This record gives sequence, structure tokens and C-alpha cells, in this order.
Amino acid sequence: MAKAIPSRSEDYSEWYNELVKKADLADHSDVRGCMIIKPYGYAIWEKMQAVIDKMFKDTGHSNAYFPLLIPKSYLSKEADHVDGFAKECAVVTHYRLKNAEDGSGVVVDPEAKLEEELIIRPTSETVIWSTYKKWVQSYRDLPLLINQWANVMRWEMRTRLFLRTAEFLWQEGHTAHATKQEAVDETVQMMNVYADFAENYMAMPVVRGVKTESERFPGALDTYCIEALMQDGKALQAGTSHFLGQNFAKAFDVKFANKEGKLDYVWGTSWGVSTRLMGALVMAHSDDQGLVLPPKLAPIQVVIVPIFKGEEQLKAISEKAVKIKEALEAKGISVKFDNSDTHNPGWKFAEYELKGVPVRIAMGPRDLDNGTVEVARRDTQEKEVMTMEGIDLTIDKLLEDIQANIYKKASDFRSEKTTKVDSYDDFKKVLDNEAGFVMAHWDGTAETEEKIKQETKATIRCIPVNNEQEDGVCMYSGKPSTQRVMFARAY
RNA sequence: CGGGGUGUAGCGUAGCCCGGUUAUCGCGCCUCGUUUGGGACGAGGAGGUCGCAGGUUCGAAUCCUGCCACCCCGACCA
Repeated sequence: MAKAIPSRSEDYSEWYNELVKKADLADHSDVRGCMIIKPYGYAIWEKMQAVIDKMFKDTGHSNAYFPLLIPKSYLSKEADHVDGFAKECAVVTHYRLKNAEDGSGVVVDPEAKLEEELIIRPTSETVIWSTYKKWVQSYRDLPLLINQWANVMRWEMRTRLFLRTAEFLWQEGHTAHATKQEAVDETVQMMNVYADFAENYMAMPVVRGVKTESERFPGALDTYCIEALMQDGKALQAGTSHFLGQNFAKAFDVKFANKEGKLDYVWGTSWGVSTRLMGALVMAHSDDQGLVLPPKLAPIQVVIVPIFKGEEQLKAISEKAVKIKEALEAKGISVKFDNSDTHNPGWKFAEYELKGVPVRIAMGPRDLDNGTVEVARRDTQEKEVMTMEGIDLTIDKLLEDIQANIYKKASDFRSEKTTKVDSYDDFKKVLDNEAGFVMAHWDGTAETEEKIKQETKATIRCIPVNNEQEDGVCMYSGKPSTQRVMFARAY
């Protein structure tokens, strides 16, 4: 039997890269750091989008779309923001090509140089806030609760499929509010929306928290985040929600008349999740046989594989299989009946496991005689012969079980990989041996944080919300501390 | 952007150091037959700008120069 992908325990990176390609999620393009998302990968992304989009609508947001290109001058209006992004921006300088005089192909026409260069958006705060200036005059225009689904480009030094690509797909929400409290509430609300999605749809437990100052989004006063743990013990920032204060309002002069008739700057937030979630989904659950998809996000939830010799048998099996398919679809379950004769059953079993299909039903002549089917679940690889009677109810229940079990497995893993330490020596030991989340006291200074980062490569992922308060001393400096913060090596 | 590695058919590769007929092998693909309850077997067949560009040479996958992309490590990273 040919092994489709390398083992995850041998080389996690190689396993991840191969899996992403072999499971038909994505591939490298010919352009540096850019990614081609294949139909199967995109189908999963679309399922994610649909759920997230509904959550946004349910919390009062609307979708809009802003331009891909940003005039260079916009980017320089917020000082921290430009510092954060300037180094990784792609720039459009010309608007025309022409044929080279020596016939060697097309060249940039030097006469078509733009007066002002255009930046391919690395994020849209600047375009959106320059638009908000035009949209907001009165408190009656607030709040503005807008989201856009878009692509952005960041010229990263080092890229990895889904986790960090030069171009990626995401949603970015940008809101403007009359009061500080309302903006803070919005920021926290959206972090919770993300956490809800990660835990209840991706079946991936996350820690909600606040970033330290040095890990904050450029231009934000506070960055809230959800942090997930991958199977190799490294952390992944899965989503962020920023409280922007009045920074962008001031930079783009977005003022409104309040009820008292006085002018004031609006309060802003921005928040986003990206195709990085696809990488998180792969790394959180999958195994050496391939993807393990949570039923709620699987494009195909159930596959029916017939086992047959010749037309006659296929016909007899198809009759029953189509009935099962219809019964499942009536319950809103997506089913593929793979009656192709181009591959044998063993090939199909392996293929759908690689693709992470949660439930497989196999039907052969033996089953026809007995009125049974063989049901296999992807998460545990268990197989069971079941009666065809009431199979739709059984499968419906099974999908729920799988969703819950995948979450539990990830959650147990995280508990196991979360360690409290009190000394810097233990801290380093745990990082090297166990990895995972390490809870430790920290003196609250950026200097200590930076030293620890340089010496161990571990960063403070977040200060968890509702964090337990306990007196202690910083493991690095020995200075007093009131709470443990969450450290990890991260993607 | 620094250090290391890689690039040969859809995929994985041999050949490269030491230049010399028609570029190796496996998987996959196509045809026919036998198969089908865990990635089937046999026979036959098709498929190549050896990453790109230039140079050295009678002759370059092989040597030299430049460039591009990918992987690992570092730096960087809402």
C-alpha cells in the first residue's frame, strides 16, 4: 500500500505541506509566496465564509467592498500603522506595458509612470477610514458596522501555505462608534464571535485574550485575539479584534456631532480572520491518513461507496444507496454517492480518508443480503456494520458525535499541553520537551518579554480574558506579578 | 535579506563530482484483458523547453555566470 503522506511525528512541516497538496486544498503558484486554492480547499473556505458571514449579519453588520489599490499618501497618515506595514507592501508604479524595441517581449513603459504610486492593500484601514470621513457627520450616522471579504497582500519574507502567504483571502470588519465603551464592547464581541466559530464549527478550542503592547496591531490601543494550539505544540493566532481608540479617526479626521451638538472623533475597531484558518483546521485535527474535517465544515459529510462486480450488482446497490442518500439529504446532510467504476473500493476508502470525509458508508452484495451497511467514522477509524433501518437518524447522530469527539480530542490535547511553571529553567525545559502553552508570571515589561523571546523563541501569546489573579514573581526578573500570562512558540 | 539545500514527464527520482550515441527507474496516465469488502494484476503504449537566460566547448542535464522559484534555519511577520 502506497503511503500518501509522510508521518506527522517524523517531520511536522513536511507532513503539513504534503497533506495540503495531496488533499487537494492548495498549491504554490509560480509567483513568489502566492497560493492557488484548489476547488476542494475553496469549498471548505466557502463553508467557513458562510457561517462567519451569518454570524456577522446576526450581530448587525453589513458587507461592503473597498478598492484593492491605496494611494501611497493614505498609508502615511497613521504613524504606527505605516511603521507596521511599510516593509511588506507591494507597490504599483506604472499603468502600461509596451513591446520591447529589441523584440524580447513586453517591458514597462517608462512614460506610463504614475504620479502617485498605489499600494496593494495589506489591510484596508486607511481606505476605509478615508471613506468614513465622508460618511459620518452626526451621531445619527453611527455606529457604522461594516465588513468586507477581500484579498490582501503582504510581502512576507517567508511564506507557508495558508499560514502565511503573500496574498491571502480574509474578511476585515471596520466599525465606527460614538462612544469608547461601545467600541470596546464591539471589539470584545467580535473576539467572542471568532471564538464561537473556532470552537463550535472548527471544533478547535481557543484561548481568548489580550495581546501585550509589543504584539499589538500597528495603530491599535488593544488587540484581542484567539489563540489555538496545533498538534506539534506550537501556537497559532487564529483571529484578532482591535480596539483602535480614536487613532484612525484623528488620522483621517472622522468627526461627528454628538447629541449636545459638539464635535468629537469617532471610536473605531477592526477585526479579521483569514485563510490561515484553513491551516489551523488542518493542523488541529488531521492525522497520518490525511485530513480530519469537523462535520460542520466538511463539503462532503457522508460518502457512499458501493462494492460491486458488474452492472447488475451496481444497479441493485444503487437502488438502496440512492434511498439512503435522499433520506440523509432530507436531514440537510451532504452526501456523495461514488458509483464510479474507475477506481476500486480500497482506493476510494483511502481517497476519502485523505480528504477528511467524516463518515463513509460501504455497501456490497453481503449487505444487500443482510439489509446492512458498513459505517466507518473518520475521526476514530472505527467501522461498524449497521442495519439499514433508520440509518438516516443513526448517521445524523454520528455526525454530531464526531463533531463533539474531535473537539474533545483537541481540548484534551490542549489541557495536556498546558503547563504552569514558576522558574525560568522549568520554562525552557517545558518549551523544549513538551512545547504547548506555558503559563508563567511576567513582570509586565516589554524588556523582559523581548529577552525571553530572544533567548527561547517563545512569545506571550496573550493575557487570557478573565484571567485568574494570583500573586507571584516574574520567572525572569523576579519582580512581583499579579497573574500568569500565556507563553508559546508560535507560527 | 543572510546561511544551507533543492529544481530532470502530472508526482517522486537516477544520472551531475569526472561533459560524449536515443536521459534512468517507480507511481500516475492511455489501450486491452482479468479484477473489485482497504490504495489490484498482466501485456502493450503515450508523455521531456533536464527551472530560465547567457557563456565555455566539436559536443552541456553535467562546467562557469546571472536570474527565478521552492524547502529548512535565522531575521521579519494583522
